Amino acid sequence: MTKTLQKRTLATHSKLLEAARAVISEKSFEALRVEEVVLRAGVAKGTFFSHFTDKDALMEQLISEHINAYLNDLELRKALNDVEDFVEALLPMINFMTSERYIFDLILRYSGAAAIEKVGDISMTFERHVKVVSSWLAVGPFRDDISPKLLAEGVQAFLVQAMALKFCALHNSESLEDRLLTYLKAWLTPTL
Amino acid sequence: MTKTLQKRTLATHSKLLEAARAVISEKSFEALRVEEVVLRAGVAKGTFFSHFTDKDALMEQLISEHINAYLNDLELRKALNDVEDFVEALLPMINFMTSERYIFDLILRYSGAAAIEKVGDISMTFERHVKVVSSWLAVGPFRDDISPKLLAEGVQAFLVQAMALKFCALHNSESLEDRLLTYLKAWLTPTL
Amino acid sequence: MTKTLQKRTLATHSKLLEAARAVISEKSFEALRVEEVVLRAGVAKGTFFSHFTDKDALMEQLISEHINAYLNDLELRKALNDVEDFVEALLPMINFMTSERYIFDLILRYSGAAAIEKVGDISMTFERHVKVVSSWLAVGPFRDDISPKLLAEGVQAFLVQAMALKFCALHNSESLEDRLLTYLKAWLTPTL
Amino acid sequence: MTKTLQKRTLATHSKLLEAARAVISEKSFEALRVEEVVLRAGVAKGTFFSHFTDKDALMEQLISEHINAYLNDLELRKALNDVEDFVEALLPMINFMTSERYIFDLILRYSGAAAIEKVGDISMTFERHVKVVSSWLAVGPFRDDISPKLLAEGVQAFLVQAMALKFCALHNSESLEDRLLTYLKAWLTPTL
DNA sequence: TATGAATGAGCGTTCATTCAT
DNA sequence: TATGAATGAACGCTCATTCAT
Repeated sequence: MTKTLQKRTLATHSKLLEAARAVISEKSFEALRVEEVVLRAGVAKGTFFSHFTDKDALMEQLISEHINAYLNDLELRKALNDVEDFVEALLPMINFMTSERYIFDLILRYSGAAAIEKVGDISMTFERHVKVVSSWLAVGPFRDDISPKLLAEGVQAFLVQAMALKFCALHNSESLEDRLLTYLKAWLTPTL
Repeated sequence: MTKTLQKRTLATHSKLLEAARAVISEKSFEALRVEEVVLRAGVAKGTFFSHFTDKDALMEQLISEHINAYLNDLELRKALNDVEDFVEALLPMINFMTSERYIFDLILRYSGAAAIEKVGDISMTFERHVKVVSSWLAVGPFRDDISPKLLAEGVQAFLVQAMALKFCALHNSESLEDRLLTYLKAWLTPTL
Repeated sequence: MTKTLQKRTLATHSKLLEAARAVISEKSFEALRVEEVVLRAGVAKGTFFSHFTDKDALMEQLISEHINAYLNDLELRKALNDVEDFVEALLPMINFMTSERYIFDLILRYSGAAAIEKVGDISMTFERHVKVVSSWLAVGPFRDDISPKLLAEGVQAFLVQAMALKFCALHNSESLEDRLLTYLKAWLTPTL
Repeated sequence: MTKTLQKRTLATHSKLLEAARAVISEKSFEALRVEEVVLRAGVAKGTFFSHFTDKDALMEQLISEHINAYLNDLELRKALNDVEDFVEALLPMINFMTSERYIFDLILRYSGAAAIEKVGDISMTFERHVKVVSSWLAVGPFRDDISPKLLAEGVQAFLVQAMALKFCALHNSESLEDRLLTYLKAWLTPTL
């Protein structure tokens, strides 16, 4: 009985997510409208809001999904031997994160800057990202005077910086990739 | 004639700014509503928009004012000899920037992530900040294998990271100050 | 300038009222939807809510209009000489008031039972009704041991009672008209 | 078997009523939500609706309970000799009925104005009220040119009128009690 | 420049009621 | 009877921005 109900709930939840994914793949994250999602899911609007606190909650989940998929890939990687590989490995995820201004803004908001009350999904992908990168940094030919975790937090800082500058008129001469390369070399390579 | 008109325009502009500052000091940046600003300034809604492109332009100006005041102080500083001094010097500005979630979000958006079309005031404070910090880094006992400018950009990246984590439930064990200290030591000190 | 603006405001207001009246005459009071009103008026939804506090406010105004029209007619009447004429005179208004359950409920709610904070339009029609009826009662062959105003308030009480019973399953044997006749004879005729 | 089931059913019914009474005494009639009632009763939402046709049915029952208690008291009363006693006797019930706008509205709706399809509990208390009052009027020093029943219906009309005016901003100068006194004197006393 | 009514598009809400299990 | 997820149909709101005067 409880099982049956859970099944129904799960099914509805999936329908909503599927519908949302469809809208996004056809249009964009920014273009997603709750109205359209429920319409496609064949579900009442009220139902949407009993499954997600608000539209942002759905967005967080969908964006996390993407990021987590990238993280899954990254976890499977062998240790990376130089910064070039590093950047090349991170690039797909970075490209997703900066593919839409809307996405980047939302990530920024919910990564660090949001979750005071409640740790959200995006927040957790940042944790996970630090872990993955840490594991690489622990074994590679990188700086070892500080902990891999601290090193990974720095990578994150530079990543955000590089992504942010992508959206900035003052810094369009250099590509995101090049900038990141410069940053990470300076951060990860032992000074001498 | 023209003078009189200019005088009136300037007066209106001031009234609007004063009104905005009043609202902010009584409530907060986030709580500012154009409605209330024009009400207090005693002008019509439309007038606001002939003085400021949009609400964000006002916000940028008000926030930049604050930041520039901090930068003025920083520019007067003698060169800083260690990271502790560094952090201590930056702290007032950081505290302002993280005093409201809304402020930090807006800074983030307009620092890097926004100004595709137009370089705004906040963007420029970031430029200025890099310059000031660069000047310190050029003479202090800091890492010198990379340019002071790059070093300063890194400082900025870590600053943002530290501020972002202040707003994150997962990272409340360490203070912003301590975290920043750790970051900057790792970033600015020669590895060996 | 102010005049021009007032004119525009008034025009919009009229458009909204016209649209509402159209909907009502095609459908019913109950079937009126704000959405449809603004659509027909060619006006934004926000505009509706800057002209009327809420849907009920519009309803009150429209219902009052009707009632006031009936009251205008009643004011023109010569003094009424007997209770039969009385009831016959009041009947059109009564029929309107009980033509829709929705209308009667709204009248009830906003006549007496509502307007604690703010005296609404319907409330005022009740006042006016007392005045009109008073003027009749002052000169007709009616009970004169109490003030015409008190007498009129009683008429109102019996009117409401009769209307309410129209909607009641327990009292459908007698017509509204007959019941009212009985009530008013008992109330207005000197006992002897 | 059947007995056990009945016992359970009765128990659930009681739990629901108890829960509802608790909510009302803590908050108000208006604030009662089916959600909260079932939560407190520890049953599912659907269960509520297998015990009560709808929310109003519960409300009617709870309100009738109160009114019937007052009527029980009134029935025990000796005949009343003057209007003052009359009003004084009715006052407790009136106070309950006007203790909440919501209660008065609901009573109004279900007394007369509602029960087209089905004669409800509140409707029946009005019947009962007429009977009780009739019995007083039959023997007291009151007008006797019309039937006690008609007289009692008039009392009811004035009662409602007086209660309605209690909620009206235009008529706050006079107390409900005084107004009722005036009405009933005029209605119940022989003109001469 | 100044005015202020109008815009607008979507979000979140409401909560009694239903219905398949 | 009992369950509780789903329904549903508007409403009201938000508030920065526009535009005709």
